[in-house]
Amino acid sequence: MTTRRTGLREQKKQATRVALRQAALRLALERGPDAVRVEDIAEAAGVSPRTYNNYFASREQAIVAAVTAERESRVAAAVAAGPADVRLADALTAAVLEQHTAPRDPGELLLITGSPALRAAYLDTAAAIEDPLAAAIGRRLGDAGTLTARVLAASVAAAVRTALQQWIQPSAAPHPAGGLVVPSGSLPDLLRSALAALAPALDAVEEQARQRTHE
Amino acid sequence: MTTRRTGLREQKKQATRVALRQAALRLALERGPDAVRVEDIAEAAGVSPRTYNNYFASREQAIVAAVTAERESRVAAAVAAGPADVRLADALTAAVLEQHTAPRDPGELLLITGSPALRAAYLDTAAAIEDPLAAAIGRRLGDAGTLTARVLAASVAAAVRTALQQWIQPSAAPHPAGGLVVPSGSLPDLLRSALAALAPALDAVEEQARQRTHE
DNA sequence: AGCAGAAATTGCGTGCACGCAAGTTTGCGC
DNA sequence: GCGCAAACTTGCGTGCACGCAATTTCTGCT
Repeated sequence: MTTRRTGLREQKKQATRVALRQAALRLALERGPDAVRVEDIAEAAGVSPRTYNNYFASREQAIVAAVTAERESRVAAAVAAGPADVRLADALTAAVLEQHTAPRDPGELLLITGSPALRAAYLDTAAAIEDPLAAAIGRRLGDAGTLTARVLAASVAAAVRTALQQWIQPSAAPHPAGGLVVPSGSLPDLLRSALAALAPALDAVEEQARQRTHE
Repeated sequence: MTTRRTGLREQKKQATRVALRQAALRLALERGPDAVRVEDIAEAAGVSPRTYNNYFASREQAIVAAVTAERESRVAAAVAAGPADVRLADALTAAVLEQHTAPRDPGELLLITGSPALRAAYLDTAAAIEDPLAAAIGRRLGDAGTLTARVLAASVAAAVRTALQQWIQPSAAPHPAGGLVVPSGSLPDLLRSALAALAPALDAVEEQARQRTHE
């Protein structure tokens, strides 16, 4: 019951989506990201250019989608699946880390970091966890604080985005002042630090929910 | 020293910016938002269409900018100006509330809520506080936790965005279930609730900074 | 089976965002 | 004042996002 809706139609749709993003990534790697037109991607996937835009709202989205895959729903699923006896903050951190630790082809990363437009699109993918995550958190809070759940989900997404941004950035000036700016650090460390800043808020809301339950 | 840089040039630039956003708002109110071309706005402000896009990255930005004005820098300034003996969370909430409580022309709000594209652009303005706010928070934390400051600033922006979203939304289904969904509430209440969810995180980081200072 | 209607694809047209390479204005040291 | 360099404006060209309406492809029902 994960997919909902009837079969053959949805199947074809996913097939098209996958074909599009794979074609996009392949072409971008072959020719460089600026030498790929939407028209080319559509043709390689065997659909019309107009159809491309029914699936992806920008030229860059298909490329980064090939790299990020279904990251968003997986994070939410992991949080939802986690039992109630582990801290929400911990479950969340673990899920996020796992989804960003998958072995990556270094070529793909260079592709993305090399183009400003792709970097921006990549950062935007962090926002995709927001809705599913809000639902998962909301369920844990017992539907009493929908707004709170949304805020926390949005904050987590923002934190992830911030960490990715820090990690990706092409290190502008070598060392502006003597401020020990922590060059970039490893992605897992950055993600952990970023999410750690939100942990108190997550703990607090979880505590409130627990009190409300025990009443 | 608020403006930096030399005089006449910057002066003209701001004049152009103001002229553009005022023209945009006026035309949108007169004709409806969909009947205003970038070309029209540029002409009304006495610049070329190409110049319009040197100031605003989208057609909608100029219109919402006329409504939100310099909200972003004001919030950051208020936080920076607040003395160290008030809770960061309180200073922040007060500053945000003040900037969103300014008396608004109801016509302007209807204009924005009426168009999906304008709604989206309006929500995006919440992100503008992020950078100045990160700087202000970073200063309060003593430059030791730049990443943390960024994360919190981004989270605050996300919270504000979430509150605005909840407030703006055209109330889809009347009442999906018996869940008492809190129809929309007043904007100040929504903002307070949204920011309250982040207060524990703000308190915690502030406490850490205090300990580090007293060492 | 077959058919009514829902859903997806496609072509077309329009307005837009933005890189680039002139041209024009402003700031500043002499 | 003078001239040069930096900043801003502008026209042009290109690719793109997306509304719309016609067409094709699927699905559930009888």
